[in-house]
Amino acid sequence: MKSGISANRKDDFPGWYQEVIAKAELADNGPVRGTMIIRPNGFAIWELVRDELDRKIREAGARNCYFPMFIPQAFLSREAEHVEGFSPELAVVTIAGGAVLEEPIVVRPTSETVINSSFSKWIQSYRDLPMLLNQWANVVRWEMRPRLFLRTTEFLWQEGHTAHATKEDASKYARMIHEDVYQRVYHDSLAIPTIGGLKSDMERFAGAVSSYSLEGVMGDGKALQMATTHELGQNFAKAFETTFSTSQGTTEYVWQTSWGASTRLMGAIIMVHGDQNGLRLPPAIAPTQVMCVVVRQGESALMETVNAVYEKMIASGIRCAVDSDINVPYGRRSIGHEINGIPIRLEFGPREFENGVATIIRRDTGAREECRFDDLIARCKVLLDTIQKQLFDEAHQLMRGSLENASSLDEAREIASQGRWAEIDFDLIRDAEKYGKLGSGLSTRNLHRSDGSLPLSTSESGLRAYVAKAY
RNA sequence: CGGGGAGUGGCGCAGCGGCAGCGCACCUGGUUUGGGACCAGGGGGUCGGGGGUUCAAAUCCCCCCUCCCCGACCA
Repeated sequence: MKSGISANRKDDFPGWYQEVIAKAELADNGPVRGTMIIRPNGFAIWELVRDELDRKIREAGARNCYFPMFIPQAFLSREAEHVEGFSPELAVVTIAGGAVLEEPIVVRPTSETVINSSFSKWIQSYRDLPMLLNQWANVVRWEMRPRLFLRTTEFLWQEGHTAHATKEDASKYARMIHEDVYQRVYHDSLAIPTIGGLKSDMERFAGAVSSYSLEGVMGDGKALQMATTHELGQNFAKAFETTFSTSQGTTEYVWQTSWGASTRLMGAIIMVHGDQNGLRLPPAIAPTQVMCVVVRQGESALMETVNAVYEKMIASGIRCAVDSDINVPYGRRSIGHEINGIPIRLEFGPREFENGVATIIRRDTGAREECRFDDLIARCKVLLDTIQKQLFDEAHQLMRGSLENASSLDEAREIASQGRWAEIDFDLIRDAEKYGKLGSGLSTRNLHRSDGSLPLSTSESGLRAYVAKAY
């Protein structure tokens, strides 16, 4: 079996990553540095990821809406930490309509501020709470070193923004989003296990009280932050006077959360599941789950059979497509479908047709088997589930194999330098982290309690930290 | 912004003072077709930009721009 990717995944992971994106036609660089063109193949995957997240977000009670991309610069400045955190990466419009603007307009890096300006109008009473909003939008953060999907100057994401009457309610909601939305979707649909935890003070979102993250282990061992969920406390409420009347008639500031997941997830899918032959898509988010390949010209009944199978697949809810382009050599087509990561390939040729069977080829393992026409639908359904599980299991194994205990900072550095993650007592690295002395390229990914549960605060004692290289 | 590398056809590259080339891709015709087919023909270029040296510059010199890789910042 020839590989469709020339860069070696083991020796040249970044080269391999870029080549997969190019050959699978997922994305291109845009004409402005750091921008990204998401091609139809890539966007089709993103749409499925988006649909899964959107469904879960709705289940969590949030409603979709849309806020403007342009924000008055003064809004950003109202929350001191927020503006300080974002100012280096802001794109600012100073000229519009042929004139220099009196007040510059910022292209949103995130929407806490505009949304709060509306919250403060919409929220009057405890009866208006909780207010649970979500929006699918593009945001701009000027990046110094862009990488397709992983770090682009403009990216697509979902940002949830909620306001609650009590700190407890906000806190509970944030944890629910973290676990029941993000972690659930990553496990069930993306087939990617994640490590959840609390961000250290250094890594926390600018303006948040607490930030939780879900971190994934990529194929080269590096970490990728796959979602963040923030408890904003009353920071933005105070900056924007977002207050409400309690049932007792007193006036209080709302307690807020915000949470986001972006097109970066596409990078995770590629880097976690991809292999030397290209992409390997989990069936749940594969735009085409089963590709029916007409191997070569045969009697007309062959083509009729393929069409009948296709119709039945579609009718039974399987995302299916037919490749009957027999003018393109068989090998080229096979390699192409492998690069694209299509979970199952069904081959129909004169050879099989005589016996009333098709050959089933799994993308994840490369295993082949023959299957009678009548059993194809049922067999593919089983295999799609098997492949989904297989990819998760492999990713889980990758994750487990990457984690290693360290009992000193030096030991942690050694582990991380070998492309693994060091788990270490947070107290042993607190100061080193604070002064940026963890080591080059290393960062604290997140913190958890020794029993694995989510901490409430970074000041809790006995916390454990993961230290690793990250994208 | 520091350190390193590279800009030549759509992509990947060679050429490094003397007619602008190669592989892949593309177009036409034919033969093929069970793991990247073959033969024949064809189209496509301001050699990143500007200035200079020279009879002659893709090639040498100066300035500028862009991209990629490694670090400091980030979903």
